[in-house]
Amino acid sequence: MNENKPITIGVLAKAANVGVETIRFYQRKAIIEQPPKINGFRHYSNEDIRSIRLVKKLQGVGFSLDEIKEFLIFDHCCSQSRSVVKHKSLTKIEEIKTQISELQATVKALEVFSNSCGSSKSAETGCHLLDCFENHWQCCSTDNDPNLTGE
Amino acid sequence: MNENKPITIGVLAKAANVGVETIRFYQRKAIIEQPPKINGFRHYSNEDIRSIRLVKKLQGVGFSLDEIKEFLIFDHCCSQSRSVVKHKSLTKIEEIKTQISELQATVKALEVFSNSCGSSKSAETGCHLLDCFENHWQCCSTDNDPNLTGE
DNA sequence: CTACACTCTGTACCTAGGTACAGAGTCAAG
DNA sequence: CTTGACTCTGTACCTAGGTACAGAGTGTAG
Repeated sequence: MNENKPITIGVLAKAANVGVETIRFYQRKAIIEQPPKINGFRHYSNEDIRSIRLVKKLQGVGFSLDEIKEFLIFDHCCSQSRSVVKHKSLTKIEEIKTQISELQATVKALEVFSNSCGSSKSAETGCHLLDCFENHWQCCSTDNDPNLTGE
Repeated sequence: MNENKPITIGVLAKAANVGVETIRFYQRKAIIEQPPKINGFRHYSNEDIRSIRLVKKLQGVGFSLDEIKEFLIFDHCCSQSRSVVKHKSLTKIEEIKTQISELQATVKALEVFSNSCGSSKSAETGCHLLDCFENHWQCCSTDNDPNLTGE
């Protein structure tokens, strides 16, 4: 199907919507495999396009390249390391769920903040991001900090 | 209350759980204000502790330091720029909501992946992250790509 | 009044994740 | 058979977000 139009690095880059330098960088970092070469030119497969897109997608949701590398490596030798990859997935799922809760709290805080900022009374009372976030995160307050009060 | 125990940079760093160099870095970047100095030593307030904690928290949910800076600046001059900050908040809320959906799809994909990886039949069929993500994201597939098929 | 912990400014260095050449080779169209 | 687009390897450079000194001053406990 692609015998007459080989997928060179430029074609791959365009298809996966990244720069050619990015692809070479991923190869240097062993995030994707070195493809076979014909006359010194790399020739890729459709699978490689999928891989690069997956890398970019995973990056977008907060995976580091090292994490992505691990998952992609396991993706190719799954039968040997079934329990390892399963464990990594479950750990990552928990991490992401925590992150989702934090993001939901952030949305709440920003909503309160933008509402109070838009209200007429906020002009005299002041509307502080700090206050909104403290109410939704209980993290920034110094009120109950033994290091700082009541010495 | 803190007259006898001034909040120097070291105390602030400990209270906010960051390094002193980080605080100086934030000051260089104008993410937090330069506090008043006594004999050349910076003296901080409890408000600064809250600020640093907020910075770290916002970083944790994906804000860049530049974004954080903008929000903190607006936090101090809210009455002048009420509509600007409201607009920024609403934009950020939409961004975060999108991110939450992506994260939820990621969780789904990882759940399917880890389940099929753990199942007995996956040993012969192979269980590919790529496939799981394609099903949950419709992003990595090349099946409908006019650049690559059909000729 | 000395020692040690702490702070100051300034500059250099570090990791992650790319991005940008330079200089040379390849390939396809005209 | 030349020209221009593309690729190769290798190295240098970039931004973000810190981290680590060096060399000098401060401040406090013994």
